[in-house]
Amino acid sequence: MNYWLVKTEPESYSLGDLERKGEDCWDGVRNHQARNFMAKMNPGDLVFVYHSGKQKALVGMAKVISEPYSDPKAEEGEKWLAVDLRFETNLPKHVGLAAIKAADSLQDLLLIRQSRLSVMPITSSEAETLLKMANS
DNA sequence: GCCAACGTTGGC
DNA sequence: GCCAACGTTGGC
Repeated sequence: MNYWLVKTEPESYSLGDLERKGEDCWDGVRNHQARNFMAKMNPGDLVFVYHSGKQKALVGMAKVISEPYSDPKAEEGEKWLAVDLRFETNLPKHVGLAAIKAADSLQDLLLIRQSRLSVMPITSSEAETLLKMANS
């Protein structure tokens, strides 16, 4: 099982929107590196959801429930990917960007190293650390 | 193929 | 509101 982190601007699409729908299509990713990561997603993978902008924090978990498929909103001739996510949980404690930056074991997170990337992999030990921070 | 100009993202 | 990072566009 793999862990991922996806970023979203809550003003345009928030974790709450996903929670209300239960399941939804995660589309609109228009960055090649992010697309290449999406291609490696598998059903059952867990996804940390990050709110950019004012919150700058991990706010919840979702689960990948489909294979990656061609983004239905992609323009003609363009190959982008989408995946279906199901809402899992709101994190008991939001894990803020500042806290992530302050954690020695999270310095390799692409969230820090590449601030504009919107889909990225998380190692299982990083996931463990983040989940501890979210539950303590 | 290079590079300047410009647009977008996202943190500060 | 500003700026850094980075992608895209278009002239040459």
